[in-house]
Amino acid sequence: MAQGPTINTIAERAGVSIASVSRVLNGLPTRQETVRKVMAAADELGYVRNAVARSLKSRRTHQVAFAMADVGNPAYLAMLREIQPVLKAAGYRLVLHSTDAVAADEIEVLHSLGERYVDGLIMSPLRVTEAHLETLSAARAPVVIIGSVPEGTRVDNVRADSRTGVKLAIDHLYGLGRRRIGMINGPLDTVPGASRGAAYREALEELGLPYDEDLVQIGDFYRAEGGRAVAALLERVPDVDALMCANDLIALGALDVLRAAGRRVPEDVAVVGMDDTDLAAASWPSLTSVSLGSAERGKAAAELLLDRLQNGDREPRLVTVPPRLSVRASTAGEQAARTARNVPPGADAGRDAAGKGDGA
Amino acid sequence: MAQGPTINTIAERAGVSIASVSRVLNGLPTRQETVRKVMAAADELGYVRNAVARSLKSRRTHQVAFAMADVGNPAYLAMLREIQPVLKAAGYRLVLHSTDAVAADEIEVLHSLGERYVDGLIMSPLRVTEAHLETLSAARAPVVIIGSVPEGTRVDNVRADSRTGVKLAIDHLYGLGRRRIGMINGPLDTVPGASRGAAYREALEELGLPYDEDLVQIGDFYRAEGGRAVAALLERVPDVDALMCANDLIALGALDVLRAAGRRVPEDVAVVGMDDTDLAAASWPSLTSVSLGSAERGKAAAELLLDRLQNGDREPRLVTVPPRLSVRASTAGEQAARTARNVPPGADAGRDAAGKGDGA
DNA sequence: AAAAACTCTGTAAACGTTTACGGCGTTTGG
DNA sequence: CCAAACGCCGTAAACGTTTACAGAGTTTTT
Repeated sequence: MAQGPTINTIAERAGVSIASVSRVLNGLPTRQETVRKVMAAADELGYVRNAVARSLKSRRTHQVAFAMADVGNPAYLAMLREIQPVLKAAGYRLVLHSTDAVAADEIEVLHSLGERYVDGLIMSPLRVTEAHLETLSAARAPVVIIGSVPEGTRVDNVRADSRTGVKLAIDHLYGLGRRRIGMINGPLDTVPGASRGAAYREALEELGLPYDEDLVQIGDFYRAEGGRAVAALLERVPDVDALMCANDLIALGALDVLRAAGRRVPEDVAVVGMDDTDLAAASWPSLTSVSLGSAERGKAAAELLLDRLQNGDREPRLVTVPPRLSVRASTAGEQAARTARNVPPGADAGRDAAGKGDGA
Repeated sequence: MAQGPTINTIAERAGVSIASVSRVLNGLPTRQETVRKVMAAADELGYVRNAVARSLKSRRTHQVAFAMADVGNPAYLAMLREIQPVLKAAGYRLVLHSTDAVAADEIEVLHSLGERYVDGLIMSPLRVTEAHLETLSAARAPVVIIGSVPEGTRVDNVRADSRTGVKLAIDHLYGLGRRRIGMINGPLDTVPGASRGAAYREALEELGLPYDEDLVQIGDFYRAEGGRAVAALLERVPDVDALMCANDLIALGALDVLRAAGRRVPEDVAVVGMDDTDLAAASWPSLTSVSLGSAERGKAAAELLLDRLQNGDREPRLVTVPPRLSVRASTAGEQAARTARNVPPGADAGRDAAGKGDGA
């Protein structure tokens, strides 16, 4: 592979020094004649700046890393989708790390900041351990954490508010007249499982509804098990009239099982999901879902990082993104949902260019 | 920010030369005593290799770029999901480019290979223009193209086979006794639109069915417009008994409209989508869909690139990924679909850790 | 015992930029 | 007409590595 031209090649051909070439290429004040010669030579040679050499000297890579648990996870994708354009607009490239939700991998990513291949990092750790905090405090580049971090940790931080999110949903159901509101949750030893469970209890209490253990069923965060959990709950509490599901997949499982059991949604049982993924709009009936603002969190994180990159020593900031309730047919009925959103029938689609890019 | 330690710092502390330090760090043969001293110094200082300086010297960045049209597109995501682990296992980082399906951006990415910030590129262009080919032939790093490329282009290439994919679907519908099979397509001036339209026609001909223009309706690739197209088709050809949709979103729109029109799916009208996205499994009835193997294409592309990086001058290769039909309820009925997949009710969920990573 | 071979290490150059510094030639001011 | 000021430009050092080469010291061979 032919060695590409360098500023040396250009300098030779233009009959000037490499310093002049560099100055011209960087737009520093230079005599017109010199500019012309250098530009001509550069054009003829098809010169492109070597980013690596540039980074070595300038100590800036113009790259930022984003470490997510799982590339397939819609919540992280929503973040990615917002992070990408923000960084791109600011002239940064995006390096993607998938940590498979393994703490050791996350710590390895933090540690690898020492290699200085990126200027900063946005990370959304599954859960923050002592080891995370230690490595974090020694990190050799600015980091923004998406997710909760112990009080007093000196790091830029973006959080969701799932507590308020759950409350929004419960209040919504209450407002629709539901009084026997069940909860289908994931394992309580996960961060979201624990906080969503607690939030459910609190929301009921604030409304003056009794907390009834029979109304809570634990499974995992997937569709099949979610369905089974709902089946178990229906058996135990036949008069349940609403289901708060800890994520959208569980809610889809709920729809499966309710349909099989001959219960109408939302007339007999209203269903609410969480995360407001694409799936919520695709299902039938479409799913009311609590959005925890993944997209907004991604955007906020990117902006925090950019700000920090320009202004290294300001105080760490905390941004909390408010949740939002996307009301759809599974609680409000098709008619009501449509009115709320003010869209014509069938216009619920998100964007999708699927199939555009395939090789036919 | 404190300047991190370099091999110079280590050399000083260990009382050896930087060459020795480098040798030790790279595992080149060295006296035990020296190894010990260097390792000790490196540990004490918390030394981490500077990837940029390393790249400059070695002319290898251990980074690979993936350029996709749109981060939000499930088809590209499926690719990304497979590409990531393959590269990671081989010790490469992934740089993500989103080109917004703008040809100029794609060309810019190709051009920027000259900056040498990556060792290679996987690109899935919306459509390959003359300008693409020109820039491609002058690219300063190996490229793998996902998608079709003119005969004779010297580049590693991975393709889907949407022709066979459409045929699979049409044959399936024919096998179910359907004879009035409509097609809802996107614009014919897009690559997938054109090829899927042609494939539909051919598949009918091979089965001895007449090609009836009335059975074809063009819209775009989104849900709302897809629904409208279906409505128009129903009006014109009330006795249509199956719909071949050019992607899953169109198919979702079809389900919306058929439901509103009181037609049962699949009893009255069978529906097939394309791309086999997550949405297909989430909808109700779940959607039979043609998978064009996005995941497999991504994997193949990553492997081709890695191979090329190790073996620069072999002949370009072409890999064609066969399509697959995922039969679900929208053609076969719930019962049949379940039998075909041999899964219990409600176990249709894909993976999803949504909600795991959020800050609660 | 001298030469040859071998092992280990240090010096220095190179990768492709950016940039501080000083020199030279021209303009300006007194 | 000389000095000061200024505008351009070239030389060289630096960023943090890797690595060719040669020198020093040790071991083997003849």
